[in-house]
Amino acid sequence: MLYTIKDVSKKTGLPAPTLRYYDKEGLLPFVNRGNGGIRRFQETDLVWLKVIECLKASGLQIKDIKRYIDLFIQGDETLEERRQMFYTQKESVEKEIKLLKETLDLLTYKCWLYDTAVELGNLEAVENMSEDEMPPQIKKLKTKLKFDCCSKKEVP
Amino acid sequence: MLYTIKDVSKKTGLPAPTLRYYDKEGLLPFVNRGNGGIRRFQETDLVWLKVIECLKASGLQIKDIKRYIDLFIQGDETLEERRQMFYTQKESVEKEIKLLKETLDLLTYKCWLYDTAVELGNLEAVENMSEDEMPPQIKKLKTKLKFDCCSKKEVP
DNA sequence: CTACTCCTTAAAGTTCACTTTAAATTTATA
DNA sequence: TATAAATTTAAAGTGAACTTTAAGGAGTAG
Repeated sequence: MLYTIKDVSKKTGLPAPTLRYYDKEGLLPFVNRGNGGIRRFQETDLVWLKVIECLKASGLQIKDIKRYIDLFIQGDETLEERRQMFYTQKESVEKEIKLLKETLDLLTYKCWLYDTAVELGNLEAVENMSEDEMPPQIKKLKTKLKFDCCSKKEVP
Repeated sequence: MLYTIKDVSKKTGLPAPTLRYYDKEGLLPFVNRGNGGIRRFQETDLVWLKVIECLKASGLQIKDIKRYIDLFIQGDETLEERRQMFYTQKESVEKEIKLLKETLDLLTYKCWLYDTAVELGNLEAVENMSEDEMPPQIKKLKTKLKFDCCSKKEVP
């Protein structure tokens, strides 16, 4: 089964010019061409695109993904470098998840803060609330955040 | 206690030109100036910077953060819009964490794959391994991933 | 007072990842 | 076979978030 660039665009959600751009940058070296130079994508190319998508989501830049593909093409002599690459990237994603969880804590606190403020029609009243008046989860969150967000005292 | 821009740069890890850029974009409307127009940061400004950092980590763009700050300045009539903003952002961070966890699954699988390949000096041998020879966790991961990554069949 | 460091602004430059445009070619449809 | 739709390339343009440069002003140590 062969796919045109439009088919692949629909399947992946990536615009056709983006696929051409990836190809130009060397991310799709396995895509075959028909007589007139038209790209003929195979299932294997779709798998590569999924891997590329994952590596991009992990924070790798286009040039780093190209580097990985170049190493892959070079064969088993580059196994160690590719291994190192994945370990580095795994660590980086773990850190990013940790950071986002902290960010989520702040957002959860803010959502409660504004829910309550909207209810009272007034932000100050919530800022003046003692921690004991807050739901236990929120109190816990606020302690965890270590710094007061937009409390009257700290944010004029 | 007042801080110069260099103090704040050291405290936050943000380069001084970045802080000036944020100020220019309207993200630091509360920072006072001394006689010669020199910025004098207070503790409250550091708190604002932490909130900005958090909002940036959540995926908000500079102009969106400015929008939030503008709403904050407008006062209680904008409580509802600010509330909506935090809910939208919370959902977005939850989605991002989910995506990153899937990405982490692929990377974990790849790390095992390359650990084993480096050990054997050969990637094909690992690709040809039956799932029953894999550690249970890896087998589970591979099933979860739904598509084979760089197996001989699928990636030429 | 001088020298030095740090601060200021405006404006131009950079990097990244596309996105758009234009012109030509190929393929599919009537 | 004519025409319309889709494909190709190279090159220019875009937007976001800085970063660098240049030129000048402020604060401090000797």
